Amino acid sequence: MANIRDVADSAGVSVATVSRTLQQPERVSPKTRNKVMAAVQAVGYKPNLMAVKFRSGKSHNLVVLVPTVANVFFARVISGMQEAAAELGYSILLANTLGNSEIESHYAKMVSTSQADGLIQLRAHNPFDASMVNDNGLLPMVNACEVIDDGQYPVVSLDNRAAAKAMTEHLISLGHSRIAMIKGPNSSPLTQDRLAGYQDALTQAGISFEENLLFPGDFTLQAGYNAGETIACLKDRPTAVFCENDETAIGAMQAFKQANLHVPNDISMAGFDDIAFSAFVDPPLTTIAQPAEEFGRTAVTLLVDLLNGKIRKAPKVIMPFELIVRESTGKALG
Amino acid sequence: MANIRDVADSAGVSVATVSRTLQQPERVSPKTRNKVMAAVQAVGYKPNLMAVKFRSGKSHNLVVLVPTVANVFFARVISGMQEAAAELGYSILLANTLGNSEIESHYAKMVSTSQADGLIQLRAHNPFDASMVNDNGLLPMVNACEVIDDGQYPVVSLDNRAAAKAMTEHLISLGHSRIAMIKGPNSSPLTQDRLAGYQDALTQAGISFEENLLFPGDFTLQAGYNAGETIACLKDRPTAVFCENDETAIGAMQAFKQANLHVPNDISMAGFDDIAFSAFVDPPLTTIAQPAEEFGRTAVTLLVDLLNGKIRKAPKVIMPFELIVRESTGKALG
DNA sequence: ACCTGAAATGAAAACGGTTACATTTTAAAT
DNA sequence: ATTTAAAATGTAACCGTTTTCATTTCAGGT
Repeated sequence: MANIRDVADSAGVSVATVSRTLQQPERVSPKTRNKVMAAVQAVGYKPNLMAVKFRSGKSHNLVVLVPTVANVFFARVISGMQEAAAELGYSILLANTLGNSEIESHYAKMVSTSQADGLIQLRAHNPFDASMVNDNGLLPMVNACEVIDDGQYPVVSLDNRAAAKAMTEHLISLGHSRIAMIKGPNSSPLTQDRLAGYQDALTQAGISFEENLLFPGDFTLQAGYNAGETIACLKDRPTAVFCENDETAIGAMQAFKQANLHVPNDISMAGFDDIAFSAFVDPPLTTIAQPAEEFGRTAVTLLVDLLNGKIRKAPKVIMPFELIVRESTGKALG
Repeated sequence: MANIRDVADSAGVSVATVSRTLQQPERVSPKTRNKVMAAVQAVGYKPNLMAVKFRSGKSHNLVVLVPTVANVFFARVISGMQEAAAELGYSILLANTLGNSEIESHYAKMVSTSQADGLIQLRAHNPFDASMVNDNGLLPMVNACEVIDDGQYPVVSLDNRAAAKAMTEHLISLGHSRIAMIKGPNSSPLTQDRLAGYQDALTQAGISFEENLLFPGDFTLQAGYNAGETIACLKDRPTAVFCENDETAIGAMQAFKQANLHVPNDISMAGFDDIAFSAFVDPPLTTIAQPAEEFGRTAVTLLVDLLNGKIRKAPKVIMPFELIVRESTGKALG
């Protein structure tokens, strides 16, 4: 492969002139500029970006830790990240962590070994350990979607508590008072916030909270289906089910159908995320829309600002949500 | 940040010895090894991987061009790639191209500028142009899922023609003879192969092919829904619909439901891909299962072999498919 | 104790750019 | 024509590693 020296020789100038021609053309006379450009073509020069990155100390890579790319919501977030990163001249190193700390560590290490300039974490977990932290303290990271809100890192999240409250209020306004909830993993702050919002709405409406209307889940279709089967068999069945994400709701609806329960006549269903499928299931799912792509874009923008020293105190960005009422929720009967 | 020279000074040895201690410990006496290790700890040394990659000329990055990460099937493929790449010591630079040639070019250029060692393309399109190709000819690439089969690059694909034929035969065996097809984009070889398989089965069964049973689509839920609406209104309605992917089928089923058509009693539905949702829609979808994660793993393995010169002639790997019969297909009535 | 080959270590070049600094060329002002 | 500042270009150091080659140390055989 031709290098910058070959170009310099071919053009009869110094390597510095070649570099300047390519980086800051205005600092070079038009005459030599043409000579150099011609030489670049002649020898088929393509700059070794690895060398540039090494020399400049900036990799222009961003690591993204995503719990699972198979989750449709995350797929949208990633899509937004890609877009913003491309605009800002960064590339995304995507890590599908599957919640595995070892994988997280492996990729987090890329930041401390100069392979990436910063990291975006979509889970409420600090992937850096003592061995990675460098002299000057914190490593550049932005926490998005599901966040640890300790003020150390910039954060972009949703007011999950308010959103869950809004959805629960919607169900209450339809006359429901026995409202079940299929949760996410208990360890997730996101689950706790949504649970809190659910309780807020109950309390405000004077409905007492019942522990046994809570069902475990893990954001997958299968978990939703399992919980749905359980709920369908309950003697004192709830009249509405609020699921912590759409996959869970879709799984549960399928279980209800197989149990010959009609949604929403027998039981109302609500989800969270507004993934594309939710508008195309039967019945179309009432849910909370999150600006997923915008989450990704914001996280990247924030991280790049952080890298450029444009951020003093870790900002906290709260994204807006929207209650999308479709046909899976209806008046409570009986 | 401490560098290798700091370690050398702290340990009282040369930088060469430090490098050897870290790369090939057996080439260094146990005594100095300990000294060096202690010094590494003492100064908090973390090798600058950017420098290593630059020096070695190997980035250990692989670019993956995916038409859209929002497609659930591709998400699974990517997941498999991640896994294999991690095992082999490579990182994935993911590019969400959205079919945009400019984005493809941008990322493809990473290979010619030494930012990545090779590329995996999930679309039937050569992302390299004349400006990227280097002296020694072809750039390292593997083409997976939807492929251009010109023998230039290693390929990992499915026998889409055989799979489509198998599905069509299944429908025919249930007594269907008016079988519609909702296609993917016409430009896609994948679409052409599946169409050919569909025709193979018809021909074999002595059923004449009708051009007007073909409906356009683009692999999205919405396109499926649109086609479904059209089909529902047909005077001479087909009794079965074979969709080129599951999203399309799910979209179309929703349209049928809104038109009060029962699946499979009024109309049988078949998909392709076996995405997770397909088992949880109503009714569960008959489809063709593709080993998506295995696609990704194989593509990465093949690319790494190619990079290591372990491949002479571009291999062609054909992955197995499986017909998954669920409840969306039934006997033709009437 | 001495020689010899192997093992361990060190010195320095190399990878391919960027950039601070030095030098030359150019154009404008006298 | 001469001076002078600005513009253009060149020289060489530098980024942090790896690796070749030279040198030193070591252990084993006489």
